[in-house]
Amino acid sequence: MFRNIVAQPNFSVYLMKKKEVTIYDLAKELNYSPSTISRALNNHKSIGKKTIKKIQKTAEEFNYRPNALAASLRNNTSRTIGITIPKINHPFQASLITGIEKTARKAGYNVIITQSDDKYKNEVDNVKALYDARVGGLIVSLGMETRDTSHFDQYVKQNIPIVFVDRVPENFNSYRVIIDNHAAGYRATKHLIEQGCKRIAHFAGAQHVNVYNLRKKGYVDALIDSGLQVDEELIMDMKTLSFEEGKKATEKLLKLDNPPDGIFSAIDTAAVSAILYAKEKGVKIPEELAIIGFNDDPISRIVEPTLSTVSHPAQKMGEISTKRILEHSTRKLDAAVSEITMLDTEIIIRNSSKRK
Amino acid sequence: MFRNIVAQPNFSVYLMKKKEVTIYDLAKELNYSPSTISRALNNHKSIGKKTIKKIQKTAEEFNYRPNALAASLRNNTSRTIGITIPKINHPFQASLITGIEKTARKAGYNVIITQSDDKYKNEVDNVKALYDARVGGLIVSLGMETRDTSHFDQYVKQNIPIVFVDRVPENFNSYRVIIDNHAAGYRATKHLIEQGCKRIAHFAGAQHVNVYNLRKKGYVDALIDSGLQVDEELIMDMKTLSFEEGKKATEKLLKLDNPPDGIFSAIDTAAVSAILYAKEKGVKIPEELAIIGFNDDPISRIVEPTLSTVSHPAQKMGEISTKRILEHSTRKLDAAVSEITMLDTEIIIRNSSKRK
DNA sequence: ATAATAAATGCAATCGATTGTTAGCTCAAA
DNA sequence: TTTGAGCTAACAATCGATTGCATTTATTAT
Repeated sequence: MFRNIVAQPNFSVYLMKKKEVTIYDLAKELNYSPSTISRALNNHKSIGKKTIKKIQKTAEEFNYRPNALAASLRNNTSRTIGITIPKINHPFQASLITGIEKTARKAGYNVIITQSDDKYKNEVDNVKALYDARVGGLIVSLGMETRDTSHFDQYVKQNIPIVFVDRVPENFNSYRVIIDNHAAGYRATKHLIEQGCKRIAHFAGAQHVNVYNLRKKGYVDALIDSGLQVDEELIMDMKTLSFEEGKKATEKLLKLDNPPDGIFSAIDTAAVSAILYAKEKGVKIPEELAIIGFNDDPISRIVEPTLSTVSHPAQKMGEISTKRILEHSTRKLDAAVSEITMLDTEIIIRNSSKRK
Repeated sequence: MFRNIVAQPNFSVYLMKKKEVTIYDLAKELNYSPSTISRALNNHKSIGKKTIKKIQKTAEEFNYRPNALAASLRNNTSRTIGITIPKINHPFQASLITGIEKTARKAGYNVIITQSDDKYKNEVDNVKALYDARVGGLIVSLGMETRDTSHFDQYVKQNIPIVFVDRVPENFNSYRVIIDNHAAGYRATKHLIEQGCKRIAHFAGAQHVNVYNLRKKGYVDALIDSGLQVDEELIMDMKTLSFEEGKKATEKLLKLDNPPDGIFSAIDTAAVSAILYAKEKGVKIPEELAIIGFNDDPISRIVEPTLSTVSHPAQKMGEISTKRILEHSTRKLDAAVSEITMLDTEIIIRNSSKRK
C-alpha cells in the first residue's frame, strides 16, 4: 500500500520540551512585574509609551508567544468558535466553513471544526467536546437524524451564543441564518411552469428537515397557484438525494404511464443524476423533460446540458453566522435571543430548463 | 439583501454567566478533595471503585463538564490538532480535512482549521495563531507563495510534531505524507502514449511547488522513455490551473500549426475546461485530442466525455497525517524526525482518453 | 516649595485541573 | 495486640495570563 522511510538524526536532549518564554521571563529580564508586561503586551493605556515599546521589542527578541489557554482560562471566554456540520466535503458546507473561517480569523478568532456525518450521536458528542473546549460561540447545521435539541441547552445556560445555519431546529430560541426555502422552491417550480411544464415531479428530501420540508411546500404551493394538480405519484421521497437515489427515482418516473415533463430536485446531485439517466434513455432535455436543481454545486455547470439551479449564498451565510457570534458579547442580549436572518437566493437558469 | 427579525424575551439575570460546575463544587458536595474528584473522573487506579462510581454519577447529575483549557494549561499539552491549508472549499482539501477530523475525533482530539488562501502572510499568521492556541500537532499543506519555512521553526524547538501533506517543503525535517507525483505524472503520460498520442501537451502548475514540479518531470521522463520529443511549446505554464487558464491554454494549443493530440493536465479543473473548449471548437475527444487530468474531482465524472484522471487518496492522507501526530508522543522521536509516507495513486481511465 | 493630581507600576488573588508526596485507614498475619 | 501491606484520599504547588486595588513616582498648579 505505501512505503515508509524513516530517518532519526538525534536523540535525548531534544525530547524535552524547552521551557517556553512567559511573561515572567520577560519580567525578570526587564525588571518589571508580570502585570506590567501583560498590560504592555496588550497596549493597556496605563502603561507608558516607551515602556510598551521596550517590552514589546524584547518580547519579539525572545520569541515570546502568548499562551491563549492561560488567557482564556483566566478570562473565562475563549476567542474560539466551534462548528458542527454534517459533512465537510460537500461543496455547500465547505463554502460555509470557508466563510466562517475567514470572518473569524479577521477578528482574531480560531475555529474548531467537527462533523456529525449526519449521525445524532456524533452531533451530541461534538457539541459536548466543543463545550469542553470552552468555545465562545457555536455554529451548527443540524444532522439529518436530529429531532431533539437538548444537547444545546448547556450553551444557553452559560449564555454562549449559538447560530443555527441552513438546517435549523423548529423550536429553539437562538440565532438563525437561513434562506427562504419556501420562496426558492416556489420560484424554481414556477420557472418550470413558465417554460411550459404541466406535470412536474419533485425530488424531496427528509421532511422533518426544515429546508426540504419548505422546498417541497414551495413546490406544492406553486403548482396550486398555477392551477396544476399535485400528484403524489410525482413526489419522490429520498433519504439523501444522492446520485444513486436520483437515478432510481428518474427510472421510476420515466416508466410511468404518464411521465413528468419537469423535475424540481431539492439538491443538485440528484438533478444531475436525472439528467444523465434521462439522456441515456433518449429523453430530450429540456424539450421533453426540464430539470432544475438546488445549490449551484460545481457539477451543475459542467453537466450537459448545464443545470438550472438555485444558488445558495454559502460563504455569505458563514460570514453572517460568525458576525452574529462576534457581535453577541457587545450587545446586551442573552443567548436565548431569537434572531432570524433570511438571505435571498437566486435562480440560475441554464440549459436544462430553458425552452424558449 | 436580507430581512432581520429580532425578538428578545427576557433580560438581566440571564446576562450573567452562571457559575460553571467545577471539580471543587463536586468536592464540596461529596466531601472529597478536588484531587480525588479529578482522579475519579479520570478513572485513576488509586481511587476506590465505589468512590469512582459515586463521583461520576454525581458529576453527571450536576452536568459537570471538564474544562479542557485548564487541563491543557496544567499539562502543557492540548488534545488539539491545528491545520493550515490553502483553501477549504476545494474538493481535495475538503476531503483531506474530513479524513483528519474523523481520525482526530476518534482519538478525542479537536481540530482547529485555518486557511491561507495561498498567501504567504496568511500562512505565517495562521501558524503563529495555532502555536498560541498551543496545538499538540500541526498538519500543513503549503501555500503557493511559500518558499521560506522558518515560521515552523518554533514548533520544532518545542518538539511539536508537524506533518506536511501533499504540498511539502524541500528542506525541512518533519513528517511528510505525499503521493508519488513523479510516478503518477509518468503513468498518466504513458497512458496517453499507449492510446496512440504522439504530441502530448502538459498543463503545468507553479514549478517551485513540489507536486507540480514532479508531475511535470514524470511527464517529461515518460516522453523521453518512449522516444517522443519534448516540445516546450506544448508545456503550458499556469499559475492556478483554473478553468479560465485551462481555456486560454487550450485555445493557444489548438491554434498551433501542429496542435497536440493529447493533454495531461496537472489538475482536473483545467482539464475539464479543455474538454469543454475543444468540444466547442469541434475537436473530437478522445479521437483527435485525448485528455487526462489529476485529482478525480467530482466534475471529472460529470463532464462529457467523462475525464480520465489520477486519483489522489485525500481522506486517507488526512487519516495518516493525523496518526503520525497521535503516535508522535508515544514514540521516542523528536519533532525533527524525517519520516516520509508515500501513498499510491490510481489512474482512472474514462472516456476522455480511451481510444481503444 | 508644597500640596494636589495624574501617570506608571507592583501585589496578590484568580481561572480549573493535575499530581508528587504525605497521611490516614482497614485488614490480616504473626 | 502489633505491625506492615495495601488502599484511599488529602495537601499544596503548578500551569501562564489577567486585573482590582494599592502604592510609588512624576507632573502640575498655586
